[in-house]
Amino acid sequence: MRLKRSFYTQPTLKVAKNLLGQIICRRFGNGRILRGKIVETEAYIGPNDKASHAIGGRMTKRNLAEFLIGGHIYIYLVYGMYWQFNISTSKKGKPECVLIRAIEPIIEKSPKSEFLISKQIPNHKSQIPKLTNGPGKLCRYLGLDKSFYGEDLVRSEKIWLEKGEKVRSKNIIAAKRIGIDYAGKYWASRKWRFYIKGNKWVSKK
DNA sequence: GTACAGATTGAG
DNA sequence: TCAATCTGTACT
Repeated sequence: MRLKRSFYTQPTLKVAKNLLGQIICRRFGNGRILRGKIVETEAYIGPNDKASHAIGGRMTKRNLAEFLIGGHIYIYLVYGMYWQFNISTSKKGKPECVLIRAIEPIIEKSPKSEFLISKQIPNHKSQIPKLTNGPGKLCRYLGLDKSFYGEDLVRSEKIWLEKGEKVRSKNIIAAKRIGIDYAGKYWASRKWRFYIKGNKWVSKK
């Protein structure tokens, strides 16, 4: 069952935690679908959050999607080569979002599925455990780029989220966000990164 | 117009 | 520990 708008418009920290265990579904042009369970997220809550691209209410062509009502895709390039897949949260006009940092691939047993994955990524068999354990890597795996900017997860035919397993709160770890030390001690120390305890697809630090 | 640094990754 | 790689953003 596809997640509805009401899921994404909840408070951002709640969405970041509730996204754990949900299933990202990506339909490619040939009809094949890749799925992955979300195992790691990070919340960015502008305009106060100094780590947010919307710090101080800054609105640019690049971060506009952060301001959309919950459920839209905010995707951007970092370090000149890696896409970062974010989902807008909260109400329209509030620059809040959740970065998807890692997913656990769901591999169908059928030969056809295996063929698709191997077409996307050569030698997938040995690489699968390490293919999606990071925000840049999961975008490469799911074939996500600028063309998905602003896409609505509630309506899109190419990408959406489905209800997955419920993750018990005792199995959710809260930790500091990664790669944002420039935001200063206060914001860098907020424990706004969440991951499923013990899951081996969580990004390594 | 030009400089610069980044919500990462993988090699050495 | 460090380079790759490039665009959005800020500043001249």
